[in-house]
Amino acid sequence: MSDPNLPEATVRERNLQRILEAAEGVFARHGYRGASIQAIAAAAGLPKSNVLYYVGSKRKLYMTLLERTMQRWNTALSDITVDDDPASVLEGFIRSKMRLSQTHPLSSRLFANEILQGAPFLQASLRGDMREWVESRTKIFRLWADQGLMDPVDPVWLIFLIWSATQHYADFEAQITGITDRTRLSDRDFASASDFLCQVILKGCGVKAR
Amino acid sequence: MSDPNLPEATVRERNLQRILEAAEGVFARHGYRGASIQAIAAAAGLPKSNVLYYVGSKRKLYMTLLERTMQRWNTALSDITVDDDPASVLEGFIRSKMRLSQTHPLSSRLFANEILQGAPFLQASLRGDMREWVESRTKIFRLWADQGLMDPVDPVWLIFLIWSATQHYADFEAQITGITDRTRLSDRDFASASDFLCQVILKGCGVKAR
DNA sequence: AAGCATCCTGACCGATCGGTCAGCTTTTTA
DNA sequence: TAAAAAGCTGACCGATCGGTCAGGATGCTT
Repeated sequence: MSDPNLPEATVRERNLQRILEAAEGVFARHGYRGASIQAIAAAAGLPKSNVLYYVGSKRKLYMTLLERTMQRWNTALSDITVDDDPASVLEGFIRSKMRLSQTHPLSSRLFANEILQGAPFLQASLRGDMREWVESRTKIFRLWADQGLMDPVDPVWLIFLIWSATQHYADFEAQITGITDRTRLSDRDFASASDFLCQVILKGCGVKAR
Repeated sequence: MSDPNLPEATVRERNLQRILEAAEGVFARHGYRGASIQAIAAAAGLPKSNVLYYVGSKRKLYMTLLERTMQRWNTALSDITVDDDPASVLEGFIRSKMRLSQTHPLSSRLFANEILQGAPFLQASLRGDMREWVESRTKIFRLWADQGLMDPVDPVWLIFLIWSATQHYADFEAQITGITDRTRLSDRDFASASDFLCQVILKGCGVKAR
């Protein structure tokens, strides 16, 4: 067995990584049913049998990718407390989510496809982890409103507003680039869109910008 | 041949309607590749051969549904002029789009799937009709900003903000209901969410509410 | 070098895919 | 009422689906 601490990845790790990358693209574009292992194998440059040898089954591969996405979001969207500054928390949330849309658009589209499908694999996660995450935030938003630090807006709708507005730049990139005559969204586009969202949403909720 | 003016629909019209309805659901959930004519036929309660007899091919069926969606949106989102009141125009836009998300969620999800797929069928529409629609609105928003009727926000990002926030209640319904422990979104939910969006977005853009 | 475990893949499986078509039934027309 | 037209569908087509497996290739240990 080779030393796992070596900087160079093993053949296994390297191939598995290529498969996951390729699969994320195919699933993100065509959904669970529409994706084929053949297409994933072709994108990874491996025989179909080899893909199945590594990942076991289409179902397992899909679930692995979903879990990776949920984990990415969990680590990127840090915790907050009542004592934090509302403006910096909201702005941090918006900018973190936008950064995820920019750096991991395929993860976002994979998730979008899962939800469009009725969330057959993520029901438990929605009714568990994500519900808790949202509830803890809504409590804090309500306390902030009580303290006059922001308008008494519905905190659930506020979270979904931020979620949808930021997610949009990953999921609907084809629409944005098509309408605005771009080939792709640049760093400047993401920066200006982030600024816009921070400005409008913070002002819209009556949060004093720092 | 039966009189087409009769209130009762022809067998042809009735069956075609059932097929379109069933197909919209299957395409919206599973995307173009993931949808199967067999599944559409089962949902419509017809033999697979009969579905193909009516619609010709999977491709034609899909394009018919996409065109129907684009037409719905075109008729629902009316024209505006510089002389209109910014507040009522933005509020009307938000509420019209939310009404579409409530009454035609499958249309919205069908469109979302098409965009996730890279808009292979709607490229022309994006670079044509929709681009013109957006450009005409951005011009008016800019004029309003020049006249001090609203903040000088980027009008393109504003349109995408409204688009994404309203679309979300159709496309991500499974996420919303899962997180908020609902079985479905009620009329009251749509009403309160619409109020929230109007309030936050109008205030966020510095538009004076009527 | 020998033995052994892991890695890999071409060939194949039954099921399902989109689509065609011959031929039956039903409706309309003459 | 007979002929023509339109509506309809079971059987079938080649292609592709997800998945299995025998067996060859490769690399590590002794």
